[in-house]
This record gives sequence, structure tokens and C-alpha cells, in this order.
Amino acid sequence: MEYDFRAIENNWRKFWAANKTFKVTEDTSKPKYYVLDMFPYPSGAGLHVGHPLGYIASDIYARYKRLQGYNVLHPMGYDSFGLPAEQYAIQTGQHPALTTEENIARYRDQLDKIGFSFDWDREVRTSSPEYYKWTQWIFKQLFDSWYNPKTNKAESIDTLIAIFEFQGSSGVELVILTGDIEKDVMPFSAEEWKAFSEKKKLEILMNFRLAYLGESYVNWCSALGTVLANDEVVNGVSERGGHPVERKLMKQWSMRITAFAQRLLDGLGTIDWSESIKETQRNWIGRSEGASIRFSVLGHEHSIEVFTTRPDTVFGVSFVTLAPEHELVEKITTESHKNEVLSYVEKAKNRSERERQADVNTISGVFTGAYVKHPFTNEKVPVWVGDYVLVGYGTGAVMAVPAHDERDFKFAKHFGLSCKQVILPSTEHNIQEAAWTEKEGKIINSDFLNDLTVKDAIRKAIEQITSNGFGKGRVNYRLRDAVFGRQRYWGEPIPIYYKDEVPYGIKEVDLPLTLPEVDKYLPTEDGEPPLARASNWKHENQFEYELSTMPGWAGSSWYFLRYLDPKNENEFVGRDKVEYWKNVDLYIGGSEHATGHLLYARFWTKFLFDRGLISFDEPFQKMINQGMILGRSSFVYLVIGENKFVSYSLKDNFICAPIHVDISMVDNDKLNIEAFRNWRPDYKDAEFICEEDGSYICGNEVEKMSKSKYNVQTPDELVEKFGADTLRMYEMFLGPLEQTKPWDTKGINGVHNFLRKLWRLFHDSESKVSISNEAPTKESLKTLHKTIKKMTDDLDRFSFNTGVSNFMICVNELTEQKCNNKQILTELIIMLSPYAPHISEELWVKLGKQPGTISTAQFPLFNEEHLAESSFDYPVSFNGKMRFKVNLSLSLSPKEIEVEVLKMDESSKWLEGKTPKKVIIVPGKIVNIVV
RNA sequence: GCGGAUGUGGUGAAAUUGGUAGACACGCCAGACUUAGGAUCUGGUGCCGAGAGGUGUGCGGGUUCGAGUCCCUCCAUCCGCACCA
Repeated sequence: MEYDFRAIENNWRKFWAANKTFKVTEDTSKPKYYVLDMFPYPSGAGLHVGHPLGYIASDIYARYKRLQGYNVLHPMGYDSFGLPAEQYAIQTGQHPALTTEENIARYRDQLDKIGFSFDWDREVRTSSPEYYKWTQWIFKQLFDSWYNPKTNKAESIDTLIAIFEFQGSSGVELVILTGDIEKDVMPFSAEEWKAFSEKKKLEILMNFRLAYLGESYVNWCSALGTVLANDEVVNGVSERGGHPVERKLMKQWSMRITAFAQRLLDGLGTIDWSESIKETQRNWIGRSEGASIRFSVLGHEHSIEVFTTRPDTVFGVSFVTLAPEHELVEKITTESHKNEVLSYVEKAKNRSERERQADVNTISGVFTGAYVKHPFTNEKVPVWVGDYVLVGYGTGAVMAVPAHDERDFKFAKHFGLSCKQVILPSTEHNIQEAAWTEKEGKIINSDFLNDLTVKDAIRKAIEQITSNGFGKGRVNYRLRDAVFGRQRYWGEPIPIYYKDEVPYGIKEVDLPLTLPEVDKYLPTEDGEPPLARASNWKHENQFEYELSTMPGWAGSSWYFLRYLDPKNENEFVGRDKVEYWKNVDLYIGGSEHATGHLLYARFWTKFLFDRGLISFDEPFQKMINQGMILGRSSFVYLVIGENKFVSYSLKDNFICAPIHVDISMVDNDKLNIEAFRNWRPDYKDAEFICEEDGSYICGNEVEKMSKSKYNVQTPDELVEKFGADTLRMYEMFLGPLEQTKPWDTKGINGVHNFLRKLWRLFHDSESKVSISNEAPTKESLKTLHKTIKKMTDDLDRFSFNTGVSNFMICVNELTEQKCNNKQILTELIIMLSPYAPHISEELWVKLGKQPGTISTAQFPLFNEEHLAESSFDYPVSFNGKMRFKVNLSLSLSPKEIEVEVLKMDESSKWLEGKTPKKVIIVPGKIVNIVV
């Protein structure tokens, strides 16, 4: 029987589905292992060969762990809320749920063809009410929680109420961590608190909730009609669609992720992720240490608080700059400067993010006419407004030290402001030409800081600032609170209703708050979100619901927990389940989620941990980011002005333009001219200038896979042509998992031929099964155990590509040995089954085993004895260059080896009569002779 | 500008701790076979050279008996962040 992969794969797919081979339950007799893929958004385009790359790797690892005796959880689901389905709905009127359903069916079909060992009974879909009930429930927990800076964890809002009832806010160092400016709470006593109206109490509490409604600058995208989180804005335009984004002061639901900034940073030290992702998260969190200093405004009760990382340069301050949006700008500007300042602020506000970013080199600003008092010298310091100061970072105000900050320097030069040097540079430097920004040198002109090093001066300055009450040491984070509301239809409704304009959380028994039906998926005429179109949609038939929905990352921030207990109707996850499975051991997915999903999931996990709902505070212990697979585009060359195409090698003789041609019409760079003619009516009568052999050769280029480049390779076609096992192995064989690599179908034959060669090991020349029951030869045992060792090592370090070549070497050797030994082949096939499960199942049965039991067989154990050698082919080097080899017994001592080697004819040739200066012998490795 | 990663044949790549550079494949060359199959088998294939041999892991230096691997300088490519005080 020939290797009929279509029949084989079809049979085993059915077998696994019918027998639920990969269904898994908690089993305390086995250690657990949780292997997770980033679940896909089911888009209308379906999967291309790049998508399953990570799934194949995780599936191999999951199967490997099963063979090692672990109880492996390996689930799959869909991140099924999202923009494309909604936009399709706007265009066609088709309900997004329907589109989503269809896309999921297609995805499932594609995934099934590749033979993954998912436990499909655990599938989750973020858009199903059974799932989002619990997304809403977690939102409500966040709404009902605050971050206690004293205990450094999230607590129930009740503990805050208890504090207020007991002692009010006075005497308690309570801060609102808005992430922007720390404001002291309006002081009140316990008695006052108790006397406040319910509305007033709730307003105060809103300042503390982890999910809160607050006014802040948000990214508003008018083209999409919604706000966006920072990670959804790339280079000043929306990540999806590339629409312009502006900053707008709006009341929005937000998540107080900033409260967790330090723990999100610290946690990175405890998880096994790539350095680049960890670094990206560190950048995103952007911790910087320094001080906040208050400068009191002359003639006002106000004071300006600045944040600086260089308190050592405080004596070098020559002006203070406010961001145009800073709330004090309006209040302190003097009458004579009002017009100028207001028009500057107006102009700055109307500039989009993108314009502002594109224009970083233009210096602009305006004097307010106001002055502040320098806290130490009491000198008058002018206050300016400048758009190089960002309202969202630090306090939105800076103390400008032109001598030691590049931007301050440029600003001062541009406006002719004074400049005072306070650090003596440690190397040659002209302070007139550029700022000295290094943290090196000696402090001068600075009273009590004089003669200190920068490092010591920073410490001393903070000390003095604090003891004089001018400010304090402060850690600042770049991280902003995450905007959580979206003015869209296809997302989880935020479980909030309004009574007397105050938001209330919906009671748990009333969840889920399901998406209402609407007539259109567009905003209303008055600019309200689509949910405003729902008729009779009121809480208890009288209270308005919140009309925003949750962002895409809500459902994906906790889905890994729902897999543990997907059908639980009473809890988001059962206590016993989460205690058994705990967090994800291995997470595989793309690195594009570094500052989005991966940060939010960590945040929610830490929150759930604090609230005692789970027992770990990092979701993904180890993560591997698979690289992108690039497409290989093919080109034909159209002679300009003619309907004539010229072959690749002749194209330079003409003036021609390359045109993308569908790769399905190209085989090994050779164009199928007939297919091309039929592609487009214009090409029907085209002329072709071919190579000498009459073929038309296409050019090619490696670029991102996309429909418009006609270079998309779908897994379905390849499964049809070569089988799933070949596709799985080939995707792994392509190169290291984490690397970006070009897709090239040419090499797939090599892997396919390997599987055929393997098949032949089990069959005789008449294609009949032929397996020997005799004892294996020493040689075959050596081949086998060499492979066991390499396979184990390679899988343990996720080197899937070298794993494939190990199998090739093994099968090549066994073929040479004409080995059809049952024992050898059995162990080989167990090792192969994670990579090529279908053929392995088939051959397993041919070896006389029970169908389906290979997935729970025991992974072969390496026995060193079979590799024992009595001699070794020593490479002999002269001055580090390998010259010849000599086979010597491994029992020889270094001295004996030296004698043996030196008396050889080959040696005397290279010694040229000289005596060796030195002979290095590493037993079992190398001989090096220094002449 | 800051940070991260990567540079090895015609191509994808391998070399886990410093120890035979290019495993395994693709492609190509030569040959065999034939039930003409994206089949199988044999041999060859880094570069220069007829050969002996020389040379070779982005460039230049260093450490070492020995460097793709460690250290320093530089170059190139990709990714992330960026007026962040």
C-alpha cells in the first residue's frame, strides 16, 4: 500500500473527533501542563500559512508533554468581538453575530484539517453571552474595588468606605492615582462623610474605583466614531484603518492600570518571556525617578507643580513651562498677555496628534506674563507656555534648565532666555553651543549642592526639597490609564445603569446584560453610540443603561481562565479548577500584542489575585513569539505601452513595469501562460517574450502576505496537495520558530519525501507491511538513541526545526541499515507522533497497537549505553587548522594519544622537521599541535 | 536619539558549554532505473585553484593552543519607543 495521506488523515481526524481523544479533565495523579495559543479573531479572510505556525508548534509541544506523562490542557477559542464584523454589518445590514458565526465555521474547518489536539469541548467565544456574562462580572469587581496604596493591593471599595466612616479622609494619606496628577482628596471628617448625600458619596468613591468614569484626555477618532486606547493609536493614526486621531477631553470609562504600574514592571522579572517583549513593556510603563517641586505663582494662591528627573539642576532653573492644556494657564496669564496666550493655546489644541508629532523640531511658545518664585533662591522665574510640554506626562509642567536639557536649551536660545550653568562637565564641552545633559560632572553655582557629584546632588536635593516642604521625591510612569469605553455596537455592553445621573453597577443576578437589537449599527443622529438605537432598553424599565461597549481587549484579558471551566454558570471559573490548572505554562503567539493584550491580561490577573479569586498573579509563565511568515510574490513584466510581457532574464532589454501575478499560476517561477491569459480579459491576447526553452520565468520578491499582492498561501491547498503531516513538519522545518522567515513552497517536497521514506521503512518492495520481531541491531539502537537524545534536547529548548532534521537523519540511517525492526520503529513512531500525528497513528496500528493509544504512549527514554564507543575519530589540528583525522581508542591517556599522533607520517609532513611547542589533547574531542 | 534583535554557501538553515564551520533540506551538476512519478537510487556541490594547497561565518582589532561562539570599535537590516522633562 502506498502512502495515501488523504485517506489516512481523513480517517484519523474522524477517529479523534468521535473518540474525543484529546478531551481532558483534572487528574491529580498527574502533573498538569497548560499550553495555550493566542486565540484568533475570526476574520472573513480565513487562515493563511502564517497563522497556524504557532499553533503547530504549541500542538507539538502539547503532544510531547502528554507523552511525558503530563495532564495537558490545550484549548482553543475565538476572540469574536471586533471591528471588521461591525463594519461589514454597517455596509450590509447583516448582524455581526451572523458574520462571526460564519467566519468561525470556516476557521474551525481550516483548523481541523491540520490535526490539532485541541480539547474542543472547552471552546470559548468572547461574543457569546455565556462568556461575556463573566467579562461583565469582572468589570463589576473592578468597579467595586479600589487600590489601597498602604497594603499595595486592590481591595473591595467597602474597605475604603469603612476608612471614611471611621476617620474621614483627614490624617490619612490618600491619593487618587489618576495617573496624571496626584490630587489630594478634598478633606472631610467621618461625620461629614456620614452626612454626605448618596450622590456625593458615590462621586467621591468614583475617584478611587479601578473601573471608573472620569474626565481625561482621550484619543478620539472621528472617522471610527469612537475613542481608542493608547496602544490602538500608531503614529498618530488609528491602528485599524489609519484614520486621524485627536486628543479630546471627554468623560469616559477607564481602567486604573496605572495603580499596578510598579507591579507590572516588577513582575517582568519573574516570567520567562523574550527580552524584547519585556523591554517593550518596560518602555511602555516608562518608570522614571525624580522629584516633584512646587513653584508658587507670584500674586496668586496657586502653585505650579513640576516633575523633574534632575532635581540636582534646580539652581539652574531659568523659566517654567506649562503645557498648553494645563489648567493654570488660563488662571495665571496676565491681562496684557491674554490674547497672545489664548490664541496660542487654541492653535495647539486644534492640532492633531499626528501634526504635533510630525512637527517636533519647530519651537513654539508664548510668555504668560506671570512669574513664580524659585523655592531656594526666591528669584523671579518667568512662566511660559510651550507645546513641547505634554499635558499627559508628569504634571504637565517642567522647570526649564537650558544649560542641562536639550529642549530647554533650544527653547531658551529661540526666545533669548537666560541660561545658568550648574554642572561642570567631566569632559571637554562648550556649554554655549549645546546643553550638557550627561549625569556626569561636579555641581557648581548651587549653594548647598556645590561640589557634589550629580548622583549625590540628586539625593541631597530631594532631601532638602522634602524637608523644606517644597515637594518630594517621586516616581513617575509614562503608562496612562486605559480608556475602556467604545462607542460601538459589537462588544460587551458595560454593565452600568444611571440613576439620578450617577452610575450604578448591575447586580450579578441580572447578568449578562445582553446586546440589544438595533435597526442600524451606526451612531444616532445626535452622535450617541449605536446602543442608543435600542428601543425599550432600560434597566428595570426606567433607568438608562450605559451606551458604550467594552474594547476588544476586555474578553481576551481573562479567556485563559475560562478554558479551565468553560461551562460554569455560577462562577467565572471554579475554585478547584483554577487551583488545579493554575496559570499558563507555555503561551505562544505574535509579539504585536506587547503593549496591548499582554499588558492588560497581566493587569487583570494581578487584580483577580489581589481580590483572592485566583492564586497566582502572572497569567503566562513562559511565552514564545512566533515570527512572521512572509510571502513570496511573483511578478510578470509588462512592456510599457504594449500588451506584451517579457520573461525575467530578458526584462532589462525593455522598459517594463513589474506586475504582481497570482502565485497559483506560477510553478517554480514558471508562469502558466494559459492560466494567466484567462486571469483578466486584458491579458487574453497578450504576447509573451519567453526564454530560449519557451518558458516564461517570473521574478520574485519577499514581502508581507496579502491579498493585494496575490502571494497568499493557504494551508488548505497544501493539505490537499501534500497532507497535514507534511504541512506541519514543513512549517517547523522552515527555520527557528521566533524568526521572521520567507515562505517558499519549493522545499516542501523534501519533507513530503521524508514521510514517504519513513513509510517505506515499514513496507517491503511490494508495498506490503513488513516488520521484523527480532532483536534490534547495535547499529540501529545507536541510531535510535542518538535520535531520542537529540529530540528530547531540541523539544526542551523549543528547537522545532532541528527536530525535523533529526528525524530525517534517523530515517536515512535506518534505511541504509535496512532496519524494519519492531522495537526500533515503535519508539521512533512515538517520537514522531507530535510532529506528524496522522501517519504515526496509522503506522502505530500497523505495528499491532491499539488505535488511538499512541497519544498516551510513553516518550522513549534515552539510554547512554547504546551510544558507548570504544574509539573516536580524532581531528588533528596544526596551529588550530584541522589537517587529518585518526581513529584512536578512547581508553588512551592524553600522553599515549600524543605519542600515537606524533609518530604518524601525516604529522611529520605538517611538522616540517620541527618539534612541536605544545600539544593540546582534549580526550574524545580534539588534538591540536602548536608548531 | 534610546532600547531590543539579527547578520554564516545559489536558497531555508545547523553548530546547546570556545574544540572537525556549512548538519538536514531545497536548488543545481553528472549518472542509473522506469510501472514517466512533483517517483526512486548513486555520486558531486562554500569560494579560488588543474593539483598540492590557499581561503572562508557583515568590516577592523583583541583574548586564546584553538573564536561563528568571549571582549572592543565600526557597518548594515529589522522591530519597539520617542519633544517623557
